[in-house]
Amino acid sequence: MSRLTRRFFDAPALEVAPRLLGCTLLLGGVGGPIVEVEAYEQLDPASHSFRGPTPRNRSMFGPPGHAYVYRSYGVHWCLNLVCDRKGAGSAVLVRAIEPAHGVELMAGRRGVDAPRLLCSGPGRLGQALGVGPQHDGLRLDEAPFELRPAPGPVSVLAGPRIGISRGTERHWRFGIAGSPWLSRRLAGP
DNA sequence: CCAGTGATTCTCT
DNA sequence: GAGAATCACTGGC
Repeated sequence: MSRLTRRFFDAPALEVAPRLLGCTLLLGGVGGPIVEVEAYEQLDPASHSFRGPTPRNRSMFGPPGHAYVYRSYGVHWCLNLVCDRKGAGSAVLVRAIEPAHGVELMAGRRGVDAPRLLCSGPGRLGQALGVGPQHDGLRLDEAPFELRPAPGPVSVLAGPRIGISRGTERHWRFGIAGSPWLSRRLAGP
C-alpha cells in the first residue's frame, strides 16, 4: 500500500467519504469521477460490520485502502472502499460515478445505452465496472484499480442513507451538489 | 408501488 | 443443522 493511499484512507469513513467525491475511480480503465458515497462505521446499526467480523465482511476489518465487495439481494455486486486502521470495520460505499471512461463497455455490460442508467446506483455501478468477488480485498492503488485525486474542491451535500432500516438518523450519504449522476437527489442546505 | 432474488446470519434445537 | 428473517437494489408496474 502506497503511503499516500494509506494516509488517505486511514481515517473514519465519515471523514473519508466526502473527500472521495470528485476523485476518479477506475476498474480496468473503466469508470469516472465519484459523485455519491455513503459512510458506514462499526458502531453503526446499518453497517455490515456492526455485529463483528464474518466470512462475508472480513475485508471491512482488513487494512484501509482496500476493496470490500459484497453481493446484495443475491443479485448485485457492490463496491466499498475500506477506511481506518486495521480492525475498525469502517468503509465507504460507492453509490454513483459519472460515466467518463469506457462508456461503451459499461453500456454493453449493463445492456442499456442511457448514460443516466449506467453508474447511478451501487448495483448499476458494480455491473458497469465489472465488479465481482474477485475484487474483494484488493488494493486500490494498483491494477486493476486506479484512484486519482479530485482536480479541485467540490460542493458537498449530505442526506440520509438509502435502503437501510436502522441508523436512518445519521445523514451519512454524501453527493456532489447539482450532479446529474446521483442515484437520487440530495436536498440543498 | 412492489416483486424477484439468493446469500447471509440469527435463533432455536 | 434446520427454519426464518433480513437485506447498503433494480426494474417494471
